[in-house]
Amino acid sequence: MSGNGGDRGRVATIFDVARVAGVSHQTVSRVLNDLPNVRPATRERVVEAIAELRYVPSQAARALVTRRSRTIGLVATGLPDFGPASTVRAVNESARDAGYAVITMSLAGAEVPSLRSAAEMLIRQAVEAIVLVVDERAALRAFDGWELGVPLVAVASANRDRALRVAIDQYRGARAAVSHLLDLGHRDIRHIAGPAGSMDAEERLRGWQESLVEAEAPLTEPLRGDWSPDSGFRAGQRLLADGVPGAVFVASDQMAVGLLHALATAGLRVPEDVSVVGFDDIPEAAHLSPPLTTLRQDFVGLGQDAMAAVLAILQDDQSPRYPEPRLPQLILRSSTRPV
Amino acid sequence: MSGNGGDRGRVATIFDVARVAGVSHQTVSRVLNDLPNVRPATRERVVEAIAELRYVPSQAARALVTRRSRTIGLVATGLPDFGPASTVRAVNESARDAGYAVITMSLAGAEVPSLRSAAEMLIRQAVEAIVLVVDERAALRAFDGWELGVPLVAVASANRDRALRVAIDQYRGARAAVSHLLDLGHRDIRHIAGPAGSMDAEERLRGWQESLVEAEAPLTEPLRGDWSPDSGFRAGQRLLADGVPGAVFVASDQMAVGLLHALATAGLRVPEDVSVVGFDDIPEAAHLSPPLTTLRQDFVGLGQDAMAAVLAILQDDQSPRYPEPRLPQLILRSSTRPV
DNA sequence: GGGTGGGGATCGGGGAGCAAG
DNA sequence: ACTTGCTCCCCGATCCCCACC
Repeated sequence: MSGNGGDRGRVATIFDVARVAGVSHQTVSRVLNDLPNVRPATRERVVEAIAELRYVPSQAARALVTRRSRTIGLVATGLPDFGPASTVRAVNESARDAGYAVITMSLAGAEVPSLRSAAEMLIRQAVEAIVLVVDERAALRAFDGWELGVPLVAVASANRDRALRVAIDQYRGARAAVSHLLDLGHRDIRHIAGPAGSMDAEERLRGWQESLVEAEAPLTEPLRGDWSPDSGFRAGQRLLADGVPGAVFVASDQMAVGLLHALATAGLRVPEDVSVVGFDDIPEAAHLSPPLTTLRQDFVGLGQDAMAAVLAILQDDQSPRYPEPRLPQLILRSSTRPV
Repeated sequence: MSGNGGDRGRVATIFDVARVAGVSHQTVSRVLNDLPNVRPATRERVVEAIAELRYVPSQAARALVTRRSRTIGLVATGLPDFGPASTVRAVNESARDAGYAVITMSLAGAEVPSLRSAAEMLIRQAVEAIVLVVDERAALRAFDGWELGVPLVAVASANRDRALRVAIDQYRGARAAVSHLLDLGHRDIRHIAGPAGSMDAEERLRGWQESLVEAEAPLTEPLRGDWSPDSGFRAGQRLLADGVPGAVFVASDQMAVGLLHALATAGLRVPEDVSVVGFDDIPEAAHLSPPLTTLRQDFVGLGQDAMAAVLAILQDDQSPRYPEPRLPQLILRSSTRPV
């Protein structure tokens, strides 16, 4: 059912188009590249010939001579969670709008060797830039002092870094979460953090700590999860072993799902017994029991920022300025209440 | 801080490597392509020269002459939900293991024009095959009778189709869900389906209907959602307007989250008043209240099947056989109970 | 002088043919 | 027989120079 088109696999070249259109290959090239000095009628004939032959210019040949692949690379680590997946998607769409194709390398872990080999594979594919969507600080370090030969844009919330970087301000988001609880009169606010080594987790943890210190509220040991609901559940159980806190700031909505489960299992009500604030605003957040108060992140905007940065570098080659981090937005629902 | 390596942008070619290694470019090429008849000592010198010059073969030049880009295309539609995102990820990893780079085109909608232009962009990039990760039947039809020139593998659950296709058996999964409820003694089993036009939704709907018919249980009008928790919540409200059913089979866990919310809001308990079965087994499912009984799909295995099919075609060029659809697995938790 | 054609170099490798160590 | 080098063409575009109308 799949006729080979009869051409025995041979595809049309620019010369075939020229012959059919009755012009020179030179003129076809002018049309292809939108160069001036082509009479409309001539252009028309060329366009028709292209359609008739179903001619597709060889990207390889063009890339060879122009030294531009019209392609960028994307390295993503971790699980395909809602946030990163949305950001990756947005980078993809923005890139396409700008005429770039995106080659994606997704890695389960963030080991330096696999990161490097992924990047090398991208370099071999002649990508013009690489976008990193990573959360692990170690993943970023894999690129430290490594001259790739192409610009690198990191989507990462490291608080100090010389590399070009776009981010959402996790620190201020966390402060907003804790402020909200403080404003409600809570003092014993515990924290379920993300995994050690996660830049987002560290920034949120720092925001939580500093807010408590400034408010002179008691500082406790944070619990650790790995972003998964399972880990949130287990952290919740460990947390309850220390007694019932007035409020918990959870570093992600997914972990909050697990925490809510642990609280319910222990016979505790939210928000009557415990107030809970999450982070991310995943689509499920509004429908948990109770609906979760959380911090919304603009993952799509983040991806767009990343691609905008890439385009800026590709054009000017200078300008190490990057956009201000976006601010998460507090979404009030029903999982918190005054003391 | 980004020294240009001193080479003024010029990169090493195969001839540079040959000169440094003191051999001919011919020999370098032999080494690069693992051809026989190269003395180990010579190979060694070449490898060293490559490392010293940080030489990277030009993929463009190689593709030009070999007519192989070592690249495959991936078109994905819809939101970056857990299932599709996991599958896409798995395709990426399997491809990398096989030495292929993946160019991804993600589309929010599934309109024919954007699908076609995405595919054309992939063709221009000279991909050797295209993988479709789509749910909308219309998206599949955009490729009907269109001779792309490259093999196409669809990850889609259409029940009748001549294209090469890998899938999870949605129909049988739905039957397992309904059987479970039937076995518990339920007779009035309602269904919250996915959006019209979704192949997965149609298959699950069909499984629900046929199971009920065979069991001579009452058939009702299914509700419709769009996979989102919000839509599940609204469908739940509409459903309750008809009265309280004994059980509900929801076409996705995400929508089940919304349904649980609607039921709780109405003062109904799960499973005491209503039994609920979901579909997908998202990571949150085990921690909802109550923990959700659902059908687990092997999204990663699905992605691997897709890539395996691609490789099979790329090698053989024949063999329109494809793997048997995988079966979803019933995961029993606490959202169902006997009448 | 705007529109067009012809010829040829070039990009960076793959590979054939043949000679030679 | 095995290993290696040389020379030259090829892939399919871009682009430059120059001529022509």
